[in-house]
Amino acid sequence: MLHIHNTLSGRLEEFHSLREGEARFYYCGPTVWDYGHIGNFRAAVAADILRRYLKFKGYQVTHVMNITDVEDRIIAKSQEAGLSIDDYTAKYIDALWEDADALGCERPDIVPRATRHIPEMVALIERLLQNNHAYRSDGSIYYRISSFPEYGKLSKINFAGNIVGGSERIDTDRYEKEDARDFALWKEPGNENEPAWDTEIGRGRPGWHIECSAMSMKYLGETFDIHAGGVDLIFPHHENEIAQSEGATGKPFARYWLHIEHLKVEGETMSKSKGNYYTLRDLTAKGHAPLGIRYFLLSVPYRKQLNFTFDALRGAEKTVESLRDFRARLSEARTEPGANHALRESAQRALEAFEAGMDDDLNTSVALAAIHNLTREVNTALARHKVREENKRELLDLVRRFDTVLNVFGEDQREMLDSEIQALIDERQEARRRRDFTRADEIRDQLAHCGIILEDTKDGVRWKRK
RNA sequence: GGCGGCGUAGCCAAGUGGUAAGGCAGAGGUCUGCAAAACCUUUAUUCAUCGGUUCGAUUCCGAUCGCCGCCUCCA
Repeated sequence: MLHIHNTLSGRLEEFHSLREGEARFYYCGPTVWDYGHIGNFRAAVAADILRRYLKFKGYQVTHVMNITDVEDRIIAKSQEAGLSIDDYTAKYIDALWEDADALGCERPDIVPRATRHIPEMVALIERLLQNNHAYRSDGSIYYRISSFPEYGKLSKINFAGNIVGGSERIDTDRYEKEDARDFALWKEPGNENEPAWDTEIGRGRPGWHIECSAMSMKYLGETFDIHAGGVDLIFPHHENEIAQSEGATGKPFARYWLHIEHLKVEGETMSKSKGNYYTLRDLTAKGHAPLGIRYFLLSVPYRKQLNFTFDALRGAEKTVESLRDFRARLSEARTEPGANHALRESAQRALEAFEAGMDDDLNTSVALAAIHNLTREVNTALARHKVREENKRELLDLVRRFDTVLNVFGEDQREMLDSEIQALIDERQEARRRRDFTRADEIRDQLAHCGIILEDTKDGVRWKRK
Protein backbone atom coordinates (compact mmCIF):
# COMPACT_ATOMS: atom_id res chain seq x y z
CA MET A 1 0.00 0.00 0.00
CA LEU A 2 1.42 3.34 -1.06
CA HIS A 3 1.79 5.90 1.71
CA ILE A 4 2.65 9.50 1.02
CA HIS A 5 3.36 12.42 3.28
CA ASN A 6 0.55 14.90 2.84
CA THR A 7 1.61 18.48 3.46
CA LEU A 8 -2.00 19.36 4.19
CA SER A 9 -2.23 17.09 7.23
CA GLY A 10 1.49 17.02 7.95
CA ARG A 11 1.28 13.24 8.20
CA LEU A 12 2.03 10.07 6.31
CA GLU A 13 -1.23 8.85 4.79
CA GLU A 14 -2.39 5.84 2.85
CA PHE A 15 -2.99 6.84 -0.71
CA HIS A 16 -6.53 6.23 -1.93
CA SER A 17 -7.38 7.67 -5.29
CA LEU A 18 -10.66 9.44 -5.85
CA ARG A 19 -11.60 7.15 -8.69
CA GLU A 20 -10.83 3.46 -8.41
CA GLY A 21 -7.67 2.60 -10.30
CA GLU A 22 -7.07 6.12 -11.57
CA ALA A 23 -4.55 8.58 -10.24
CA ARG A 24 -4.64 12.18 -11.32
CA PHE A 25 -1.92 14.56 -10.38
CA TYR A 26 -0.72 18.01 -11.14
CA TYR A 27 2.88 19.03 -11.00
CA CYS A 28 3.65 22.73 -10.77
CA GLY A 29 6.12 23.16 -13.56
CA PRO A 30 8.71 25.82 -14.12
CA THR A 31 8.49 29.41 -15.18
CA VAL A 32 10.20 29.57 -18.54
CA TRP A 33 12.43 32.60 -18.41
CA ASP A 34 15.82 30.86 -18.26
CA TYR A 35 17.42 27.43 -18.52
CA GLY A 36 16.49 25.06 -15.76
CA HIS A 37 18.96 24.58 -12.93
CA ILE A 38 19.56 21.18 -11.39
CA GLY A 39 17.30 21.98 -8.47
CA ASN A 40 14.43 22.33 -10.93
CA PHE A 41 15.27 18.94 -12.27
CA ARG A 42 15.38 17.33 -8.88
CA ALA A 43 11.73 18.24 -8.57
CA ALA A 44 11.00 17.15 -12.13
CA VAL A 45 12.65 13.77 -11.54
CA ALA A 46 10.73 13.37 -8.28
CA ALA A 47 7.48 14.04 -10.14
CA ASP A 48 8.57 11.50 -12.76
CA ILE A 49 9.20 8.91 -10.05
CA LEU A 50 5.76 9.57 -8.59
CA ARG A 51 4.19 9.13 -12.00
CA ARG A 52 6.10 5.96 -12.73
CA TYR A 53 5.47 4.41 -9.35
CA LEU A 54 1.74 5.08 -9.53
CA LYS A 55 1.79 3.19 -12.81
CA PHE A 56 3.85 0.43 -11.23
CA LYS A 57 1.11 0.11 -8.63
CA GLY A 58 -1.41 -0.35 -11.40
CA TYR A 59 -2.99 3.07 -11.53
CA GLN A 60 -4.00 4.65 -14.75
CA VAL A 61 -2.20 7.95 -14.43
CA THR A 62 -3.10 11.38 -15.70
CA HIS A 63 -0.18 13.69 -15.14
CA VAL A 64 -0.53 17.38 -15.87
CA MET A 65 2.38 19.78 -15.79
CA ASN A 66 1.83 23.45 -16.42
CA ILE A 67 4.17 25.83 -18.14
CA THR A 68 4.12 29.31 -16.69
CA ASP A 69 4.66 31.52 -19.68
CA VAL A 70 3.06 34.72 -18.48
CA GLU A 71 4.46 36.34 -15.40
CA ASP A 72 6.13 39.65 -14.49
CA ARG A 73 9.66 38.49 -15.15
CA ILE A 74 8.83 36.97 -18.51
CA ILE A 75 7.06 40.12 -19.55
CA ALA A 76 10.01 42.25 -18.49
CA LYS A 77 12.53 40.00 -20.23
CA SER A 78 10.59 39.67 -23.42
CA GLN A 79 10.03 43.41 -23.62
CA GLU A 80 13.70 43.94 -23.03
CA ALA A 81 14.48 41.59 -25.90
CA GLY A 82 11.82 43.15 -28.09
CA LEU A 83 10.08 39.81 -28.51
CA SER A 84 6.55 38.57 -28.06
CA ILE A 85 5.97 36.29 -25.08
CA ASP A 86 5.81 33.26 -27.37
CA ASP A 87 8.99 34.15 -29.19
CA TYR A 88 10.84 34.83 -25.98
CA THR A 89 9.78 31.65 -24.19
CA ALA A 90 10.08 29.27 -27.17
CA LYS A 91 13.79 28.70 -26.69
CA TYR A 92 13.41 27.90 -23.02
CA ILE A 93 10.50 25.58 -23.56
CA ASP A 94 12.49 23.64 -26.17
CA ALA A 95 15.42 23.46 -23.78
CA LEU A 96 13.14 22.27 -21.01
CA TRP A 97 12.06 19.24 -23.02
CA GLU A 98 15.55 18.49 -24.20
CA ASP A 99 16.74 18.45 -20.60
CA ALA A 100 13.81 16.45 -19.30
CA ASP A 101 14.26 13.87 -22.06
CA ALA A 102 17.97 13.61 -21.34
CA LEU A 103 17.13 12.92 -17.71
CA GLY A 104 14.79 10.13 -18.70
CA CYS A 105 11.61 11.83 -17.54
CA GLU A 106 8.44 10.72 -19.21
CA ARG A 107 6.50 13.51 -20.80
CA PRO A 108 3.45 14.51 -18.78
CA ASP A 109 0.16 13.58 -20.42
CA ILE A 110 -1.05 17.15 -20.62
CA VAL A 111 1.10 20.26 -20.64
CA PRO A 112 -1.11 23.32 -20.53
CA ARG A 113 0.36 26.75 -21.02
CA ALA A 114 -0.94 29.77 -19.17
CA THR A 115 -1.11 31.88 -22.31
CA ARG A 116 -3.44 29.33 -23.91
CA HIS A 117 -5.90 29.33 -21.00
CA ILE A 118 -6.86 32.92 -20.51
CA PRO A 119 -10.61 32.23 -20.99
CA GLU A 120 -10.56 29.51 -18.33
CA MET A 121 -8.86 31.86 -15.89
CA VAL A 122 -11.31 34.65 -16.67
CA ALA A 123 -14.23 32.31 -16.07
CA LEU A 124 -12.81 31.30 -12.72
CA ILE A 125 -12.25 34.90 -11.71
CA GLU A 126 -15.83 35.69 -12.67
CA ARG A 127 -17.04 32.94 -10.36
CA LEU A 128 -14.95 34.39 -7.54
CA LEU A 129 -16.34 37.86 -8.19
CA GLN A 130 -19.87 36.49 -8.12
CA ASN A 131 -19.51 34.75 -4.80
CA ASN A 132 -17.71 37.63 -3.19
CA HIS A 133 -14.27 36.06 -2.88
CA ALA A 134 -12.86 38.68 -5.23
CA TYR A 135 -13.17 42.42 -5.72
CA ARG A 136 -12.13 45.01 -8.23
CA SER A 137 -9.78 47.81 -7.40
CA ASP A 138 -8.98 50.18 -10.21
CA GLY A 139 -8.36 47.97 -13.23
CA SER A 140 -7.21 44.96 -11.24
CA ILE A 141 -9.00 42.21 -9.39
CA TYR A 142 -7.91 40.83 -6.03
CA TYR A 143 -8.74 37.81 -3.95
CA ARG A 144 -10.39 38.69 -0.66
CA ILE A 145 -8.57 36.51 1.85
CA SER A 146 -10.87 37.46 4.71
CA SER A 147 -13.64 35.64 2.81
CA PHE A 148 -11.81 32.32 3.09
CA PRO A 149 -11.35 31.41 6.78
CA GLU A 150 -9.32 28.33 5.97
CA TYR A 151 -6.60 30.44 4.39
CA GLY A 152 -3.27 29.22 5.75
CA LYS A 153 -4.27 25.59 6.24
CA LEU A 154 -1.55 24.30 3.92
CA SER A 155 1.38 26.47 4.93
CA LYS A 156 0.26 26.75 8.58
CA ILE A 157 1.30 30.33 8.43
CA ASN A 158 0.33 32.31 11.43
CA PHE A 159 -0.02 35.84 10.22
CA ALA A 160 -0.21 37.30 13.69
CA GLY A 161 3.37 36.22 14.33
CA ASN A 162 4.76 37.60 11.12
CA ILE A 163 6.97 40.56 10.66
CA VAL A 164 4.98 43.72 10.59
CA GLY A 165 6.93 44.43 7.44
CA GLY A 166 3.74 44.03 5.50
CA SER A 167 4.51 47.50 4.32
CA GLU A 168 7.16 46.15 1.96
CA ARG A 169 4.73 43.70 0.52
CA ILE A 170 2.03 46.24 -0.02
CA ASP A 171 4.43 48.54 -1.81
CA THR A 172 5.08 45.98 -4.50
CA ASP A 173 1.52 46.31 -5.67
CA ARG A 174 0.45 49.39 -7.43
CA TYR A 175 -3.19 49.43 -6.49
CA GLU A 176 -5.27 49.58 -3.40
CA LYS A 177 -6.05 46.37 -1.62
CA GLU A 178 -8.48 45.84 1.24
CA ASP A 179 -5.94 43.74 3.09
CA ALA A 180 -2.19 43.47 2.70
CA ARG A 181 -2.49 39.71 2.27
CA ASP A 182 -4.88 39.92 -0.67
CA PHE A 183 -3.28 38.89 -3.91
CA ALA A 184 -3.91 39.77 -7.54
CA LEU A 185 -6.07 37.55 -9.71
CA TRP A 186 -6.03 39.91 -12.64
CA LYS A 187 -3.64 42.74 -13.32
CA GLU A 188 -4.22 45.85 -15.31
CA PRO A 189 -1.38 46.42 -17.78
CA GLY A 190 1.28 48.76 -16.47
CA ASN A 191 1.87 50.44 -19.80
CA GLU A 192 0.67 50.54 -23.39
CA ASN A 193 3.17 48.01 -24.69
CA GLU A 194 2.72 45.41 -22.02
CA PRO A 195 1.17 42.20 -23.33
CA ALA A 196 -2.49 42.07 -22.35
CA TRP A 197 -5.70 40.31 -23.22
CA ASP A 198 -9.08 41.91 -23.83
CA THR A 199 -11.62 39.91 -21.86
CA GLU A 200 -15.04 40.14 -20.21
CA ILE A 201 -13.38 41.25 -16.99
CA GLY A 202 -11.35 43.93 -18.70
CA ARG A 203 -8.01 44.34 -20.40
CA GLY A 204 -5.09 42.85 -18.55
CA ARG A 205 -3.24 39.69 -17.68
CA PRO A 206 -3.63 36.98 -15.07
CA GLY A 207 -1.92 36.96 -11.71
CA TRP A 208 0.52 34.16 -11.10
CA HIS A 209 -1.62 31.78 -9.06
CA ILE A 210 -4.84 31.64 -11.03
CA GLU A 211 -3.40 29.64 -13.94
CA CYS A 212 -2.78 26.59 -11.79
CA SER A 213 -6.28 26.62 -10.35
CA ALA A 214 -7.89 27.05 -13.75
CA MET A 215 -5.78 24.55 -15.63
CA SER A 216 -5.62 21.83 -13.01
CA MET A 217 -9.39 21.85 -12.56
CA LYS A 218 -9.96 21.94 -16.30
CA TYR A 219 -7.94 18.80 -16.94
CA LEU A 220 -8.29 16.90 -13.68
CA GLY A 221 -11.65 17.95 -12.27
CA GLU A 222 -12.56 20.26 -9.41
CA THR A 223 -11.26 17.72 -6.94
CA PHE A 224 -8.28 15.58 -7.85
CA ASP A 225 -5.72 13.35 -6.19
CA ILE A 226 -2.25 14.82 -5.90
CA HIS A 227 -0.74 18.23 -6.31
CA ALA A 228 3.04 18.31 -6.32
CA GLY A 229 5.74 20.93 -6.53
CA GLY A 230 8.79 22.41 -4.83
CA VAL A 231 8.61 23.34 -1.14
CA ASP A 232 9.04 26.97 -1.98
CA LEU A 233 5.63 26.92 -3.66
CA ILE A 234 3.76 26.03 -0.47
CA PHE A 235 3.41 29.68 0.31
CA PRO A 236 2.02 31.67 -1.26
CA HIS A 237 1.42 29.83 -4.52
CA HIS A 238 -0.28 26.66 -3.33
CA GLU A 239 -2.02 28.35 -0.45
CA ASN A 240 -3.54 30.77 -2.94
CA GLU A 241 -4.49 27.99 -5.33
CA ILE A 242 -6.51 26.40 -2.55
CA ALA A 243 -8.20 29.69 -1.72
CA GLN A 244 -9.07 30.33 -5.37
CA SER A 245 -10.21 26.84 -6.22
CA GLU A 246 -12.14 26.00 -3.08
CA GLY A 247 -13.51 29.51 -2.97
CA ALA A 248 -14.93 29.08 -6.45
CA THR A 249 -16.22 25.52 -6.22
CA GLY A 250 -16.90 25.00 -2.53
CA LYS A 251 -15.29 21.58 -2.95
CA PRO A 252 -11.97 20.22 -1.77
CA PHE A 253 -9.22 20.94 -4.29
CA ALA A 254 -6.21 18.57 -4.26
CA ARG A 255 -6.49 15.75 -1.72
CA TYR A 256 -2.77 15.10 -1.25
CA TRP A 257 -0.08 17.73 -1.43
CA LEU A 258 3.44 16.56 -2.05
CA HIS A 259 6.38 18.93 -1.77
CA ILE A 260 9.88 18.32 -2.98
CA GLU A 261 12.78 19.63 -0.90
CA HIS A 262 15.54 21.80 -2.23
CA LEU A 263 18.96 20.91 -3.44
CA LYS A 264 21.97 22.40 -1.75
CA VAL A 265 25.30 22.73 -3.48
CA GLU A 266 28.41 21.94 -1.42
CA GLY A 267 26.32 22.55 1.66
CA GLU A 268 25.13 25.95 0.58
CA THR A 269 22.14 27.41 -1.14
CA MET A 270 22.56 27.38 -4.86
CA SER A 271 22.70 30.92 -6.15
CA LYS A 272 24.19 32.76 -9.06
CA SER A 273 26.03 35.16 -6.79
CA LYS A 274 27.78 32.31 -4.96
CA GLY A 275 28.93 30.88 -8.26
CA ASN A 276 27.50 27.48 -7.41
CA TYR A 277 24.52 27.72 -9.71
CA TYR A 278 24.37 24.92 -12.27
CA THR A 279 21.99 24.26 -15.04
CA LEU A 280 21.70 20.74 -16.37
CA ARG A 281 23.54 21.81 -19.49
CA ASP A 282 26.41 23.20 -17.40
CA LEU A 283 26.93 19.71 -16.02
CA THR A 284 26.63 17.86 -19.31
CA ALA A 285 29.01 20.36 -20.86
CA LYS A 286 31.52 19.32 -18.19
CA GLY A 287 31.11 15.76 -19.42
CA HIS A 288 28.72 14.44 -16.78
CA ALA A 289 26.27 11.82 -17.97
CA PRO A 290 22.58 12.75 -17.71
CA LEU A 291 21.77 9.29 -16.44
CA GLY A 292 24.28 9.71 -13.62
CA ILE A 293 22.69 13.04 -12.80
CA ARG A 294 19.28 11.41 -12.72
CA TYR A 295 20.56 8.70 -10.40
CA PHE A 296 22.08 11.28 -8.11
CA LEU A 297 18.92 13.37 -8.02
CA LEU A 298 16.72 10.44 -7.11
CA SER A 299 19.13 8.67 -4.78
CA VAL A 300 17.74 10.47 -1.75
CA PRO A 301 14.04 10.60 -0.81
CA TYR A 302 12.33 13.68 -2.19
CA ARG A 303 11.48 15.12 1.22
CA LYS A 304 15.12 15.38 2.26
CA GLN A 305 17.37 18.19 1.26
CA LEU A 306 20.05 16.77 -0.98
CA ASN A 307 23.58 18.07 -1.02
CA PHE A 308 25.09 18.23 -4.48
CA THR A 309 28.82 17.68 -4.72
CA PHE A 310 30.86 16.68 -7.72
CA ASP A 311 32.25 13.73 -5.77
CA ALA A 312 28.75 12.46 -5.16
CA LEU A 313 27.86 12.98 -8.81
CA ARG A 314 30.89 10.97 -9.93
CA GLY A 315 29.86 8.25 -7.52
CA ALA A 316 26.41 8.17 -9.04
CA GLU A 317 27.87 7.91 -12.52
CA LYS A 318 30.01 4.94 -11.48
CA THR A 319 27.00 3.29 -9.95
CA VAL A 320 24.92 3.75 -13.08
CA GLU A 321 27.74 2.21 -15.12
CA SER A 322 27.85 -0.84 -12.93
CA LEU A 323 24.09 -1.27 -13.16
CA ARG A 324 24.31 -1.10 -16.93
CA ASP A 325 27.14 -3.63 -16.93
CA PHE A 326 25.17 -5.87 -14.64
CA ARG A 327 22.25 -6.03 -17.00
CA ALA A 328 24.46 -6.60 -20.01
CA ARG A 329 26.36 -9.37 -18.24
CA LEU A 330 23.14 -11.04 -17.21
CA SER A 331 21.59 -10.89 -20.63
CA GLU A 332 24.73 -12.32 -22.26
CA ALA A 333 25.09 -15.11 -19.72
CA ARG A 334 24.90 -18.66 -21.04
CA THR A 335 22.56 -20.61 -18.85
CA GLU A 336 21.42 -24.17 -18.38
CA PRO A 337 17.73 -25.01 -18.30
CA GLY A 338 15.88 -24.98 -15.00
CA ALA A 339 15.82 -22.65 -12.03
CA ASN A 340 17.96 -21.98 -9.00
CA HIS A 341 15.51 -21.72 -6.14
CA ALA A 342 17.72 -19.77 -3.79
CA LEU A 343 18.20 -17.16 -6.48
CA ARG A 344 14.50 -17.07 -7.11
CA GLU A 345 13.93 -16.30 -3.45
CA SER A 346 16.53 -13.54 -3.56
CA ALA A 347 14.68 -11.97 -6.45
CA GLN A 348 11.42 -12.19 -4.56
CA ARG A 349 12.96 -10.59 -1.49
CA ALA A 350 14.42 -7.80 -3.59
CA LEU A 351 11.06 -7.04 -5.14
CA GLU A 352 9.42 -6.94 -1.73
CA ALA A 353 12.10 -4.66 -0.31
CA PHE A 354 11.91 -2.40 -3.33
CA GLU A 355 8.17 -2.07 -3.06
CA ALA A 356 8.21 -1.62 0.70
CA GLY A 357 10.67 1.23 0.27
CA MET A 358 8.71 2.93 -2.47
CA ASP A 359 5.45 2.44 -0.59
CA ASP A 360 6.96 4.34 2.31
CA ASP A 361 6.62 7.81 0.82
CA LEU A 362 8.68 6.90 -2.26
CA ASN A 363 11.85 6.08 -0.34
CA THR A 364 14.16 5.65 -3.30
CA SER A 365 17.19 5.11 -1.05
CA VAL A 366 15.67 1.92 0.30
CA ALA A 367 14.50 0.84 -3.15
CA LEU A 368 17.99 1.29 -4.59
CA ALA A 369 19.58 -0.58 -1.70
CA ALA A 370 17.29 -3.53 -2.52
CA ILE A 371 18.51 -3.47 -6.10
CA HIS A 372 22.17 -3.27 -5.12
CA ASN A 373 21.81 -6.18 -2.75
CA LEU A 374 20.22 -8.24 -5.49
CA THR A 375 22.82 -7.39 -8.11
CA ARG A 376 25.55 -8.47 -5.74
CA GLU A 377 23.91 -11.83 -5.19
CA VAL A 378 23.29 -12.33 -8.88
CA ASN A 379 26.84 -11.35 -9.79
CA THR A 380 28.12 -13.97 -7.41
CA ALA A 381 25.80 -16.55 -8.88
CA LEU A 382 26.86 -15.59 -12.40
CA ALA A 383 30.52 -16.03 -11.52
CA ARG A 384 29.73 -19.49 -10.18
CA HIS A 385 27.51 -20.38 -13.15
CA LYS A 386 24.58 -20.83 -10.79
CA VAL A 387 22.15 -18.75 -12.81
CA ARG A 388 19.76 -20.99 -14.71
CA GLU A 389 17.64 -20.23 -17.72
CA GLU A 390 14.47 -19.41 -15.80
CA ASN A 391 16.36 -17.26 -13.31
CA LYS A 392 17.86 -15.31 -16.13
CA ARG A 393 14.50 -14.64 -17.73
CA GLU A 394 12.90 -13.73 -14.41
CA LEU A 395 15.78 -11.53 -13.31
CA LEU A 396 15.88 -9.62 -16.57
CA ASP A 397 12.18 -9.10 -16.28
CA LEU A 398 12.56 -7.92 -12.69
CA VAL A 399 15.25 -5.44 -13.69
CA ARG A 400 12.96 -4.17 -16.40
CA ARG A 401 10.19 -3.70 -13.82
CA PHE A 402 12.47 -1.85 -11.42
CA ASP A 403 13.54 0.31 -14.28
CA THR A 404 10.01 1.25 -15.28
CA VAL A 405 10.06 3.14 -11.99
CA LEU A 406 13.64 4.38 -11.68
CA ASN A 407 14.86 4.42 -15.28
CA VAL A 408 18.53 4.29 -14.32
CA PHE A 409 19.79 1.16 -16.06
CA GLY A 410 20.10 2.88 -19.40
CA GLU A 411 19.38 1.53 -22.83
CA ASP A 412 20.09 -2.12 -23.38
CA GLN A 413 21.19 -1.96 -26.95
CA ARG A 414 23.79 -4.21 -28.45
CA GLU A 415 24.89 -2.46 -31.54
CA MET A 416 27.03 -4.14 -34.17
CA LEU A 417 30.66 -3.28 -34.12
CA ASP A 418 32.45 -1.80 -37.02
CA SER A 419 34.06 -4.61 -39.00
CA GLU A 420 37.39 -2.88 -38.59
CA ILE A 421 37.06 -2.86 -34.83
CA GLN A 422 35.87 -6.44 -34.81
CA ALA A 423 38.94 -7.37 -36.86
CA LEU A 424 41.16 -5.72 -34.25
CA ILE A 425 39.46 -7.62 -31.46
CA ASP A 426 39.99 -10.85 -33.38
CA GLU A 427 43.60 -10.00 -34.03
CA ARG A 428 44.14 -9.34 -30.35
CA GLN A 429 42.64 -12.67 -29.41
CA GLU A 430 44.97 -14.33 -31.88
CA ALA A 431 47.93 -12.42 -30.43
CA ARG A 432 46.95 -13.50 -26.92
CA ARG A 433 46.79 -17.09 -28.08
CA ARG A 434 50.35 -16.69 -29.35
CA ARG A 435 51.17 -15.04 -26.00
CA ASP A 436 52.22 -11.92 -27.88
CA PHE A 437 50.99 -9.66 -25.08
CA THR A 438 52.79 -6.61 -26.37
CA ARG A 439 50.69 -6.64 -29.50
CA ALA A 440 47.56 -7.55 -27.53
CA ASP A 441 47.99 -4.62 -25.14
CA GLU A 442 48.73 -2.32 -28.03
CA ILE A 443 45.40 -3.18 -29.60
CA ARG A 444 43.57 -2.83 -26.30
CA ASP A 445 45.01 0.65 -25.83
CA GLN A 446 44.15 1.56 -29.37
CA LEU A 447 40.52 0.51 -28.88
CA ALA A 448 40.35 2.26 -25.52
CA HIS A 449 41.29 5.36 -27.40
CA CYS A 450 38.22 4.88 -29.59
CA GLY A 451 36.10 4.47 -26.47
CA ILE A 452 35.87 0.69 -26.59
CA ILE A 453 36.68 -1.04 -23.34
CA LEU A 454 37.58 -4.74 -23.50
CA GLU A 455 37.11 -7.24 -20.73
CA ASP A 456 38.58 -10.73 -21.00
CA THR A 457 36.37 -13.37 -19.47
CA LYS A 458 36.39 -17.14 -19.42
CA ASP A 459 33.76 -17.13 -22.14
CA GLY A 460 35.66 -14.77 -24.42
CA VAL A 461 35.95 -11.05 -24.84
CA ARG A 462 33.31 -8.60 -23.71
CA TRP A 463 33.36 -5.09 -24.98
CA LYS A 464 31.49 -2.00 -24.02
CA ARG A 465 31.48 1.63 -24.86
CA LYS A 466 33.03 4.03 -22.44
C1' G B 1 10.55 38.52 14.92
C1' G B 2 7.04 34.06 13.36
C1' C B 3 7.02 28.97 11.36
C1' G B 4 9.58 24.50 9.64
C1' G B 5 13.73 21.11 8.36
C1' C B 6 18.60 19.22 9.08
C1' G B 7 23.56 17.87 11.64
C1' U B 8 25.11 9.64 10.81
C1' A B 9 32.25 7.02 8.46
C1' G B 10 36.88 10.61 3.47
C1' C B 11 32.25 11.95 0.20
C1' C B 12 26.62 11.29 -0.98
C1' A B 13 23.44 9.33 2.52
C1' A B 14 19.01 5.42 4.50
C1' G B 15 17.16 4.25 9.06
C1' U B 16 15.20 2.72 13.97
C1' G B 17 13.39 2.87 21.51
C1' G B 18 17.20 -2.63 21.86
C1' U B 19 23.18 -1.61 20.17
C1' A B 20 24.18 1.40 12.53
C1' A B 21 20.99 0.08 4.78
C1' G B 22 23.12 1.27 0.14
C1' G B 23 26.49 3.84 -3.32
C1' C B 24 31.37 6.19 -4.28
C1' A B 25 36.36 6.48 -2.63
C1' G B 26 40.40 3.63 0.39
C1' A B 27 43.09 -1.08 2.12
C1' G B 28 44.01 -6.42 1.58
C1' G B 29 42.69 -10.77 -1.22
C1' U B 30 40.47 -14.22 -5.30
C1' C B 31 40.35 -14.37 -10.61
C1' U B 32 43.56 -12.58 -14.88
C1' G B 33 49.62 -12.99 -19.03
C1' C B 34 48.70 -7.95 -17.28
C1' A B 35 44.43 -5.21 -16.98
C1' A B 36 39.23 -4.49 -16.65
C1' A B 37 34.89 -6.28 -14.58
C1' A B 38 33.00 -9.19 -10.72
C1' C B 39 33.35 -11.39 -6.01
C1' C B 40 35.35 -11.94 -0.76
C1' U B 41 37.33 -9.42 3.61
C1' U B 42 37.98 -4.75 5.74
C1' U B 43 36.75 0.74 6.83
C1' A B 44 31.34 4.57 12.51
C1' U B 45 31.83 0.52 19.87
C1' U B 46 29.22 5.11 17.15
C1' C B 47 25.00 8.70 14.81
C1' A B 48 26.92 17.76 16.35
C1' U B 49 27.57 18.91 21.96
C1' C B 50 25.63 18.71 27.00
C1' G B 51 21.84 17.16 30.16
C1' G B 52 17.05 14.35 31.11
C1' U B 53 13.27 10.18 30.58
C1' U B 54 14.01 4.71 30.08
C1' C B 55 16.17 -1.77 31.88
C1' G B 56 18.10 0.34 27.30
C1' A B 57 18.43 6.39 22.86
C1' U B 58 21.56 7.70 17.33
C1' U B 59 16.10 7.23 17.55
C1' C B 60 11.78 10.54 22.79
C1' C B 61 12.27 15.44 25.83
C1' G B 62 15.16 20.02 27.07
C1' A B 63 19.30 23.23 26.29
C1' U B 64 23.56 24.74 23.33
C1' C B 65 26.32 25.22 18.74
C1' G B 66 26.18 24.94 13.38
C1' C B 67 23.67 24.65 8.59
C1' C B 68 19.20 25.13 5.34
C1' G B 69 14.26 26.73 3.97
C1' C B 70 9.49 29.64 4.03
C1' C B 71 7.27 34.39 5.69
C1' U B 72 9.76 38.96 -0.76
C1' C B 73 6.07 35.33 -7.93
C1' C B 74 12.73 30.87 -6.69
C1' A B 75 11.80 23.68 -7.78
